[in-house]
Amino acid sequence: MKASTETLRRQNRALVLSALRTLGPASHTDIAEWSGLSSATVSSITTELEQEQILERLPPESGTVAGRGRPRILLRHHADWTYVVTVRITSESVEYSLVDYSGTLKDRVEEQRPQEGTGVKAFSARFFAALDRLAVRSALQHEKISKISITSKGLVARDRPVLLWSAIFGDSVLDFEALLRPAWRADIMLINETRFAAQAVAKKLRMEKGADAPEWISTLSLGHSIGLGLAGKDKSRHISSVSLPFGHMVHQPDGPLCRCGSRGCIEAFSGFYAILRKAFDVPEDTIPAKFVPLEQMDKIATQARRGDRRAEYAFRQAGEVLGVGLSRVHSLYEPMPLTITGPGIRYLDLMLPALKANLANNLVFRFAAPPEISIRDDEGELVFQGNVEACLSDLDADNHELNAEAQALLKVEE
Amino acid sequence: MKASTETLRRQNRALVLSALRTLGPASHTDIAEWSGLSSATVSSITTELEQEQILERLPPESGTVAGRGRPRILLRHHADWTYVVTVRITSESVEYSLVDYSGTLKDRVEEQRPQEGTGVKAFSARFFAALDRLAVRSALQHEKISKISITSKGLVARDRPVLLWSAIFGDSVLDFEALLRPAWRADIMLINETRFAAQAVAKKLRMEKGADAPEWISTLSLGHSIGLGLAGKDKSRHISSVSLPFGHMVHQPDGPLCRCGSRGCIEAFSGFYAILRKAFDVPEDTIPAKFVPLEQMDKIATQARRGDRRAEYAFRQAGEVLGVGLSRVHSLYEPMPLTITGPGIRYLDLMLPALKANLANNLVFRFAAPPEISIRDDEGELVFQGNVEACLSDLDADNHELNAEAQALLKVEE
DNA sequence: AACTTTTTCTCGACACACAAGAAAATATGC
DNA sequence: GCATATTTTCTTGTGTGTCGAGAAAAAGTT
Repeated sequence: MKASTETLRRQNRALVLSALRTLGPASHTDIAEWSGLSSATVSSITTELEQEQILERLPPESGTVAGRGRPRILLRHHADWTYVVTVRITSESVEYSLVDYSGTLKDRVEEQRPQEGTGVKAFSARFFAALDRLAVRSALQHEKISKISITSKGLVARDRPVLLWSAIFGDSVLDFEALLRPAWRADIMLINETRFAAQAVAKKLRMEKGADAPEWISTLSLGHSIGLGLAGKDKSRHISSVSLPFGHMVHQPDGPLCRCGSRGCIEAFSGFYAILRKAFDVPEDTIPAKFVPLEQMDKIATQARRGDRRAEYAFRQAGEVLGVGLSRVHSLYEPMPLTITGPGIRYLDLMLPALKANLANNLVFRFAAPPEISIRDDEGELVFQGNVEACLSDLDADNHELNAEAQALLKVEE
Repeated sequence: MKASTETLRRQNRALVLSALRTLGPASHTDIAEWSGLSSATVSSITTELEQEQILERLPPESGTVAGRGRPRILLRHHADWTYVVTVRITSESVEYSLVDYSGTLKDRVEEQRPQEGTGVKAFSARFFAALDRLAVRSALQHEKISKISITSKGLVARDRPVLLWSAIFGDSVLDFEALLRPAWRADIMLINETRFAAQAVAKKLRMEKGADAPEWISTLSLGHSIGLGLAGKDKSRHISSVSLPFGHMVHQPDGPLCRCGSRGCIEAFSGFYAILRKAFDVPEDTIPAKFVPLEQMDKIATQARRGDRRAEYAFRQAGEVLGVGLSRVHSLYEPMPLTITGPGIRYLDLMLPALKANLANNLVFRFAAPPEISIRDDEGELVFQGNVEACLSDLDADNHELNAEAQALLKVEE
């Protein structure tokens, strides 16, 4: 709360770094213009950041015609300053990605998950080993990695990297802090993946539409589970995002049984297993297999498209429940466009009419247009991009924390 | 986003002012200790603020034994620097309050509202006149009043002081900016009153429990309509609050008709008129009178307490729907305690069991204790306090905007 | 009247942002 | 081929802000 000159400098350093994030490699004057800082200030900050190895100079552009005047010196994030690992856990596989400070993907490992029978313990062991392998393969010390950002579906603790409940592990708690802390010095984060999908969509929109981009957007992920993420500008005009436990918001008390053990959750109407259950007219208090193969869903969808009443109703109800749920959530926030993603979008034709019919059914939407809906089929890519972006802007924001190497270097210079 | 030395000073000025808000009249050293600023900085800022007439020195404490050492000079907000008017519109009356910069209530006018038949136009005229009278009575120029903060039930536009829908005026839009702007230079704000109730509750808790106070709290207002407000610390650790259009969140699509014209709103189950309708078994698509006298509600409650099935069910259903709705909202945010207020609390014994039974019925609450519930019967006072607090801290935050008088004074001194 | 205590106030040092202009490094014109 | 125009980087001086330390003020205490 108290502000000092250090606060000032930190903030402007972060501003310079975020300029480079959005502009790409840029010169002095570019940064000054974008940020509104004076040329002198930018100069002072960039030389400081260069000394700390956070920024580096791009080799002079050869080949391109340089134009008149003193040649520009392009700056960019020093790729080797630090690294980030993102992990995406899905029901089918676990994907580990190593990303450097400049944002380029350096390495990626994908592990298929054994279909059944692996508990938390086995999973943890494989997880730990995979991370290690990733570092070894790129010959990186553990200290060089400053963030391990894990995404998953399911319910995530608010303040700790702990998976409280998930379709895969049920109530078996998975504590990533406990698992990784002795071996890794990195920040360990666990975030519901839909939040990053929303973050990526928001950024894309801002890049495309600039100031015309909506303040907030929401992203709905359809699949075995249902996820909802929100992203937008908070009071400080900074992009922030949240994921909501939308799939387990109760739609109808005493409704059909959900995988989580509660009754009437949205997921218990609109998740793959729920659609399957409805289509086959299985009693509503039995839970089908955890994992429904896409082929089976495809079959039901084909039946529905051919006019099978029961199959058609299963999808329609799923859409209806999603629409009502979204109407509830959207009415609480400001009006915002909706992006739908996830494997479930291939059945969207069967759900969308009912979804739309219920979405804007609320007093609030009498004074605002109903949310625009768009569809994206690259959920995985969105989640990855959103995750990387969040990690890197986090790093930019606390750029004052020099890593050990850079500090040593500075001491030598003195 | 760009930070300069001015930003710095502004922030620390605001810090000093907020120290005085929470400490009450305080000395130099008190402020320094509370804020973490150095004594020199506090000195520089307070002399500046004194010159600008924003702060004033309290006359030395006579009577009280002063103790050893140089006597403390107590500072406080200069009461006459500027004024704020808060207005609370309810279905029964309109209450106008004049508050000075130090936070003391200077004058209050309360106007009973004619029961029926007055449209927006007549209301606007009376509103305008009443505000004028308030200023005249205290011999204040319009310029001396820097905020007119109006609270109401109903749906309020997000970015303008416009009442979009209300039980009283229905869809007749009420634009306070248009009504007051030529005559008043003040900031005109229109906020759903439940937000300020939440703000006041949050502040009270923070005063009582200090750091043990919950991060976020929610406040539910029961009456002719249903309101929900949230208050807590945002990312910048500053208290912020919102009101949610909870009463018109759809509980059940195609449910009973609501006053707003939609179907199945929470209010259409749990508002006074809805309870009345249910108790008398009126068809669910007819809307009883806008205004239900408390005596009539009391009668139904008495019947319910005596065991009348129909009356008892009307209240129970109201509680059930509130519980489910609150479960939905609470599961989206972090777990937080709930305060219930408003005239409806006198029937809470009839609603609370069903409310509680549904409140924690959600996956999220498997990992968090169900919200603590407390009851307050001073809704009006809460709304007023919350409103005043919000206005004054707003003023403190943009303390750089000197009013005309102070600026003139400064020029003379130069 | 000297001393102790407590608080306010002042002064010099240092950090930061900025405007203005010097210096550097290139292309262009004659 | 050399002066000039152009563009960008870099440096210098000034103003504003915070802070630590200690002087000054204003009481009570002995």
